[in-house]
Amino acid sequence: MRKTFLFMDTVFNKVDLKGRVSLPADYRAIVKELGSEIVCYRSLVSPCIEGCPEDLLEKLAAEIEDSNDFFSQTQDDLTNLIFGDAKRFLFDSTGRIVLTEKLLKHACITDTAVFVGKGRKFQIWSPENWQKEEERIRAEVLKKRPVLNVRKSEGNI
Amino acid sequence: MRKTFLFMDTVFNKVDLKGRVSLPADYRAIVKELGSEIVCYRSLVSPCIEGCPEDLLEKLAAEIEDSNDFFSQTQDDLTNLIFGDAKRFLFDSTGRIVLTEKLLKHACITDTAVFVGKGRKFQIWSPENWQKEEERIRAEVLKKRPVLNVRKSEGNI
DNA sequence: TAAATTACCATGATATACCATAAATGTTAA
DNA sequence: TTAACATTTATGGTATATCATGGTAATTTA
Repeated sequence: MRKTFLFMDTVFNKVDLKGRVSLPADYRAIVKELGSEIVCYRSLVSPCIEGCPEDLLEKLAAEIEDSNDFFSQTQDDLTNLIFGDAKRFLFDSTGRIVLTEKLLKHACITDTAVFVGKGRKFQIWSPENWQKEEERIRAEVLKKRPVLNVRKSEGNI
Repeated sequence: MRKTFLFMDTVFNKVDLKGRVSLPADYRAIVKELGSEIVCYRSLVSPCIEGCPEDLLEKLAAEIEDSNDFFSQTQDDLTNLIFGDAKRFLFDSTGRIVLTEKLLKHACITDTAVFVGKGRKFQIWSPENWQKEEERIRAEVLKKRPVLNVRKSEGNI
């Protein structure tokens, strides 16, 4: 039994005509060990799909509930967007899910999906968009590197 | 049971055609005692591979999650870059991992890998690049000796 | 009943686990 | 201190299991 449950790495998988695609084996292992299910929704800010175990959305809901932002219009709008869009995806015995037309279109995915680990979540991109995005991020992060201190006492990663 | 878990020393190991390489025995002992796994990723600033126990990334994910910044752009970029590049490496019964083509290429490693301890993390270099890097570091440190401050140099990526 | 969705089977490619040997290191006894 | 032995470590080779993916059957839904 593993101690940590982090989505990592970048994996290219085929998408067939029905929108069927293999979830990377590592991702499946995590979801299974968590005893959870995959939830996917359109990213609010990027042309990609976001996915995470259902647990995480549960946590998000709880946090918003507990925060003093309970009546914040912004939070309200955001949760509406996410929970209104999110959908559970069960994978079959061979480890595949079937992505919906809506999601595929939002991410401009046709025949190849790029799974990108983000720790607690992951994203699904088209190869073209992911390439652009990766370049943008690398440039951006290098520019900001000196202030990437997550927490001063722990040092950087 | 040891109290501290620090990667140290410099070790030269063979890399075979499949990218297979022995993790130094000392490193394996640490990972085992932590009950963790090795995670490797391309250094952001040097032509080398960086590695650390998965725990360290877990800590980062937890901090990001607790920061109540679910929708922050910077957090988003940072997690994409780190977790998108990082990958778990399990070692087999003889203590070897299989490095990916992407990592080997980034570090210009062909048939020999140099493991360099860095405390909580370690790096993997090609012999040629490591030689240059070591010379550079020695020169740099000598130059700055009068104002050397250990705390500042802790834990960069 | 037709269309669409979901579950199951087959296969080649790839990655992983295992075995054997060689080298290095450490230990013990003379 | 040295020599003989035992243990750990590194590395080459190979069998095995896993994974991604195309195809088809079963099931649901309209």
